[in-house]
Amino acid sequence: MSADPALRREIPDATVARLPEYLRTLSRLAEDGVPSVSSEELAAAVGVRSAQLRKDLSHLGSYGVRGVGYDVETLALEISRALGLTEDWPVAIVGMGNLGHALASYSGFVTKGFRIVALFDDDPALVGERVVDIAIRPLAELDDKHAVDPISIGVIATPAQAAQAVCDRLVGAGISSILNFAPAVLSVPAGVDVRRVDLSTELQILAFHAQRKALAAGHLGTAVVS
Amino acid sequence: MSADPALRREIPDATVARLPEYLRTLSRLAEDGVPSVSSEELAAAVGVRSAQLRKDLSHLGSYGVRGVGYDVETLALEISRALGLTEDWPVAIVGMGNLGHALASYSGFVTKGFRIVALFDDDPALVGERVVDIAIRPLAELDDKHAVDPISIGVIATPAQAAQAVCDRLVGAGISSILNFAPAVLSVPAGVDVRRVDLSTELQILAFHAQRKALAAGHLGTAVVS
DNA sequence: TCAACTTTGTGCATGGCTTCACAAACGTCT
DNA sequence: AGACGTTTGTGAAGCCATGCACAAAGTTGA
Ligand SMILES: NC(=O)c1ccc[n+]([C@@H]2O[C@H](COP(=O)([O-])OP(=O)(O)OC[C@H]3O[C@@H](n4cnc5c(N)ncnc54)[C@H](O)[C@@H]3O)[C@@H](O)[C@H]2O)c1
Ligand SMILES: NC(=O)c1ccc[n+]([C@@H]2O[C@H](COP(=O)([O-])OP(=O)(O)OC[C@H]3O[C@@H](n4cnc5c(N)ncnc54)[C@H](O)[C@@H]3O)[C@@H](O)[C@H]2O)c1
Repeated sequence: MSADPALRREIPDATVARLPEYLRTLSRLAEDGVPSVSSEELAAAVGVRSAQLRKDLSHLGSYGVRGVGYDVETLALEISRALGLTEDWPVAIVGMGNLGHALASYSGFVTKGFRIVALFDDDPALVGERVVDIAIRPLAELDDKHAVDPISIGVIATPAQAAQAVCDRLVGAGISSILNFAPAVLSVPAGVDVRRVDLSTELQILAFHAQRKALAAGHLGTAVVS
Repeated sequence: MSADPALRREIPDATVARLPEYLRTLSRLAEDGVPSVSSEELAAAVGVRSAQLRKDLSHLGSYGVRGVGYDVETLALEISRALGLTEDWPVAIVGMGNLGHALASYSGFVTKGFRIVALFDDDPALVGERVVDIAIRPLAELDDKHAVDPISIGVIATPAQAAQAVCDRLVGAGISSILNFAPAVLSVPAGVDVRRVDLSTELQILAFHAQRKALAAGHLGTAVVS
């Protein structure tokens, strides 16, 4: 039986990483009432080459019309499906300090299939506080199957030293997708996905390039490499 | 004249992206009093292959000792130098909402050469408020050269719709390294580096893989495609 | 209906990154 | 001093991603 190519075929990681950007731009175009775009236009808006955009989209199936371009709504829907955003993804945040609070109250979170269903923190001073109508609970309640709704994605926003222990708990509760904001490398069993967002790393990469630019300017005078 | 290989040679982007992680792990080892590590040990701690670690480090120069390994302190220093962390990087944050506040009060920021020197927000209700001893100012003051210290790195934490205008202002003020938390693609002139941190993108990538796992388990039973 | 024009989808070449595998280099022990 | 075990640094190979270029496919207009 023929199923959705998006679900059967292998989509390269590099492509998957760009799909959210395509989707965001398409959503904006849809809001503006734009009915269709060419690969050239969409690529320019996203900041990639048109050939790359077409190759990326070809992994999802063949949704363009030659001589015309892509229907904005259709393409947005197909990317949403490929990413799994047509389903509902219940999210839990562990660690309700500065960052946890910002994440919990971030509205952009909810827009696309993601729904915060639980907030955890072990600090007694925080337990019971309500953020966006959800009460903060001690992490121990995660183990009590009757106390929490199903959770698909766990977000770790605790200090680094607590991250591995929190991660183990999440994995123990059957969560196999984790977004980690703590500067720590997490060990997880096979089958569990961890992605890390690290502010310091990003700053350090910027610093590296800034240093290069400064050295190039200083050593080479005005001329910079082509 | 012979200069530091780290500064003269071309270091691949993929390597640069991993150096901060190596550095963080080395710093932890140094704190624990570990004098030296082999590439095998360090790679295991970071979660990469030892061959990759060695190749990455080879781009900085030859700081290992065959039969022994790497001196932790020396290697940490060399990575710091390669990344430019021996210099001081003054940072400004624009947009002091939920995220901006979290970033400004984040202590891990300061640890490695980064120093927050200015906070901007156009909301009159926020202007004047002090966060970690720095007063929030209107963004217009960025143009007044006498009002602000030099800034190397600009962090954008405003809503997406304001991001491009804020970015233009930062670039206009001579800032050529920008960290963007808003879900928007920024246009900048050549020579300006922009890195984006996007929570939604990360969640969507996790959702994609979670969907794959669910489909593999549901549709194919136990057997998964080779 | 048919020709001219536009844009997609993709085979192929190119370049960069990762992994393997091993010689060279170093310390240690006898 | 010399043999032995360990670990680095790196050529070579394989792999993946990117970019080019064009045939195929569709639209538009006469
Ligand atoms: N604040 C930022 O801008 C920022 C930026 C990048 C990364 N981070 C990282 O995000 C993490 C959180 O940062 P923050 O500024 O919110 O820190 P924070 O100290 O304000 O908050 C951490 C919270 O985690 C809770 N916690 C600690 N151990 C716990 C456990 N075992 N179980 C449940 N809760 C636990 C604490 O009670 C606290 O409320 C840190 O790892 C930090 O390095 C923060
Ligand atoms: N809060 C989060 O957890 C989170 C996570 C990921 C991404 N983001 C993104 O980060 C950005 C900020 O998020 P937030 O939750 O802090 O939003 P927020 O609304 O709480 O804060 C935005 C701040 O920017 C200021 N601002 C708006 N326009 C400005 C301008 N032109 N010049 C200077 N200041 C201006 C506003 O006054 C406000 O204080 C948004 O783009 C959001 O999508 C937030």
